[in-house]
Amino acid sequence: MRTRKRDAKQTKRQILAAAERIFVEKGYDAARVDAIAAEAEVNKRMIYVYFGNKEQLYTQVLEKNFENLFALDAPALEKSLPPVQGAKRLVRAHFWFLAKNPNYVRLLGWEILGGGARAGRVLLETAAAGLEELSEVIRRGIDQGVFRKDLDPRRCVMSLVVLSFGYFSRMELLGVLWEQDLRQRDNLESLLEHIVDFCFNGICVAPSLADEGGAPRSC
Amino acid sequence: MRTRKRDAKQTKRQILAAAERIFVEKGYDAARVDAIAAEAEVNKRMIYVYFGNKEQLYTQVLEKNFENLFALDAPALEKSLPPVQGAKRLVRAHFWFLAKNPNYVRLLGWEILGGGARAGRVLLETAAAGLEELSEVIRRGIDQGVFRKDLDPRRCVMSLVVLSFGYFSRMELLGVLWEQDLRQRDNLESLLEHIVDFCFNGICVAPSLADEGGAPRSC
Amino acid sequence: MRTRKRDAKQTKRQILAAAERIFVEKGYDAARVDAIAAEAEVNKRMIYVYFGNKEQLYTQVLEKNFENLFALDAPALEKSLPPVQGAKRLVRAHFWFLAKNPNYVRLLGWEILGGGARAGRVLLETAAAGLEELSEVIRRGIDQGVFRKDLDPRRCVMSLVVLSFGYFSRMELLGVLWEQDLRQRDNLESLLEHIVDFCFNGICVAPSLADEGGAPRSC
Amino acid sequence: MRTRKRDAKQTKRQILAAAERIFVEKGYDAARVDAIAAEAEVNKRMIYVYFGNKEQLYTQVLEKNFENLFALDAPALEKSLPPVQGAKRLVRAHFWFLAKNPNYVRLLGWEILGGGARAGRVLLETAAAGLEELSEVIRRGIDQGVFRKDLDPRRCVMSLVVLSFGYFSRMELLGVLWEQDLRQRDNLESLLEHIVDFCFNGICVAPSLADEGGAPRSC
DNA sequence: GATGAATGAGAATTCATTCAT
DNA sequence: GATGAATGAATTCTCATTCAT
Repeated sequence: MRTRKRDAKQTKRQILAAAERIFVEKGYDAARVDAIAAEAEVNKRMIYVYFGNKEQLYTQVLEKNFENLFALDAPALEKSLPPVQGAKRLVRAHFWFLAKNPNYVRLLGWEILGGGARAGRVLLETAAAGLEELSEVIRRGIDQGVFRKDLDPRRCVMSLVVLSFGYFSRMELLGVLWEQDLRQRDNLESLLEHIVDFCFNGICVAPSLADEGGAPRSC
Repeated sequence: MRTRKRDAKQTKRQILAAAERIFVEKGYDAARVDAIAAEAEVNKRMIYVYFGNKEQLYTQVLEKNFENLFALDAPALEKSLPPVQGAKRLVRAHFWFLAKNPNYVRLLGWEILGGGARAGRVLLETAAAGLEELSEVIRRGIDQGVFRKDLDPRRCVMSLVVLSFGYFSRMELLGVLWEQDLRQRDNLESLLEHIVDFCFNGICVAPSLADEGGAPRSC
Repeated sequence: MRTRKRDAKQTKRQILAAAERIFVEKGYDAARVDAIAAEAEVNKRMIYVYFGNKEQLYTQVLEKNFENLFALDAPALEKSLPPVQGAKRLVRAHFWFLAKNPNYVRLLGWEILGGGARAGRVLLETAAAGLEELSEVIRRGIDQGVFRKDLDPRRCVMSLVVLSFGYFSRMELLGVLWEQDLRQRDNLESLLEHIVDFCFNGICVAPSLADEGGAPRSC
Repeated sequence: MRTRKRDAKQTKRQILAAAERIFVEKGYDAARVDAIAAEAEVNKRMIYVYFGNKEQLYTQVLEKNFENLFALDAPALEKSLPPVQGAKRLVRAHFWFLAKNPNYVRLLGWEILGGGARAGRVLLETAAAGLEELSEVIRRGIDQGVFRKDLDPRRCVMSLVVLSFGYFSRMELLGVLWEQDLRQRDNLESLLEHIVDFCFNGICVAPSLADEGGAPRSC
């Protein structure tokens, strides 16, 4: 117990993990440095040694959680896939990322409200970069005629992202409202299908309709 | 400035307004009672006279802003309208409500993150009640065969709500990202059309398709 | 309701009565001017109009309650009575005074602890004056040989006073401890007899007792 | 001043000592946390670190001072002693305890007035426990015929206690009134003898005195 | 006379941060 | 590297008192 202390990396990791839990839970303002130190079972002073101050610690938590997004999103896309499948895959990847990273969801939530004051440009980058690929796929789909021509890819991407995010940021609340544990695998899968369905059956050009020039599609 | 003093109602209103501004801007934890008093140009003591304490003041701000929602939503629906138009009208009403009540958007944002700790059941009621009508319309649409049979009305409603909300809660961020003022009338209208389109072309059964049993619609 | 207001005397009396209740209950420091105004059902401002400030109001309460002591004690003594009966009568009068003036008991209690800071010399005067007569009787009794020669009248008087007072200042506590309502007439009478007995059988020179003839009296 | 710093125990002790002085002097309500911190020459924050809040600090002061009573009283009694000596010894022990613990006297005074709100049942326990032994001795004395048969031991004990206490709680006042320093050894001893005399010559059955044979003893 | 509104000084409590060991 | 102790600036809340009507 005293041997394993004096381990800088370990200590630092503990602090970061504790800080993540607390910041995620309470947000920056309500988070207490004392609480983090206690949670990390580490002397408060160490926080200042390793991270400078509360804000920098928070920033590091933010960075760590936002990095994950880039990491995960990237490999999800294979350019060879047809746009529809590609886009769906990306939406699904995003959905599961949110499912597995509730901390990211909450941190992003706090940052959005805080106007990105602390995340700063990282937030924008996240917003932009993370969506670039999806955006690209949509564009390809439009070009290939599988997505409607009048779609604005940026908005389209945003809608896709916002939809999943909206569910995850309200998950606990919805759980109470709907009296079910939305985090259960089945429920998540079912929800994902709803989302995909909801999105894509609006994005896709209804195949046959086009030909016939039948009743105006916009119901 | 000296004319309107010694006016309890006025003072109370000033405090409430100032509190709304500050709480909306910073959230409960970062808001300072001193800041509210200064913003209201009122002696700090008055806040405690009229509202008891910080938390009760916050609750009142919350209530005031949440009431608006109920008020607005109600008249938007006419049962006589066909489900599609009815639903669209409700989505549009909701959209414009959010557009005109940015404070509501932010307060709800804070509350969602705070787990509704302070809004308490008002939050759930808001969530539930506000959506009841929309829910009802969707159900009617399903019954009448204009909306897909496999839709879960609750999720459907949630998706519709979450989508608009997602845009408004990120509006400033998106403004920076897309380098445009999204609050401009044109942009809002255009965005609304995107949203309606996005939603409904997934909800509606593509009319002709159904008949012919053409290629599966889910692209 | 509006006619009977504007009655200066009435208002003043109400304030004084309310103040007495509150000061008695909480003591000077814990008493709140607001509480007094509320209790008196009078505008707070009136307190300042009629009494100047909190301290002066307190002083008036004090004076009112201390005056009673003088008033009551005086007629209790008839010089013609033999010392023993005279002293007993005074002790009894004092006892019943305390029984009927619990406010006096508490106010004096607060003042004793406060070092008489607020009561000032009134306290000393009360202490002195109130006891002068009793003191005198004791002295007469000593001279006449019915009280022990070695008694210090001042101490003697003090002991007599302190004893009764001690009971009344602990009455509620004792009520709990002994599981009975000490303020009930029977209990008070019985207690008074105990006190008189306790005191006087020590004060009086035991004239005879000869009956048994035994060990020296000072047990 | 700089040598003894960074010493938790020392700091805690300083705070407790300062708090005792202030609370004893002013009572709970008039005591200021700031004043305690200043008196202790300690940062105010430390009070909250070590004691939680003002009330808990007060409680600790109370407990510390009430414990002393138990500690002291216990060894004072030897069962082998004849009741009279035993009782006198206890009265004397109690007297000297009060003499040496003026803080206890004042704290108890505040608590009595406060209805034991803060001391809670400790107060009753103090009242009860501290007196149990004395009570027992009195009972033995009654059985053995050295104390009057009609004595109520509980009242008797209370009278004995109240008498000493009454003097010590008024000591400063009496000092002024009698123009002497009652805390001087001689004066205390003389006072104690008065008290013992006062009490016991009422408690003891006057065994002899017969010599003279005179008027009935109950003067 | 009476009232409700307003005030500023101060009270308890909390926080992020730094020192001494 | 690590720790417990310490700090001063805020922060929420309270109180006696005064002003304007």
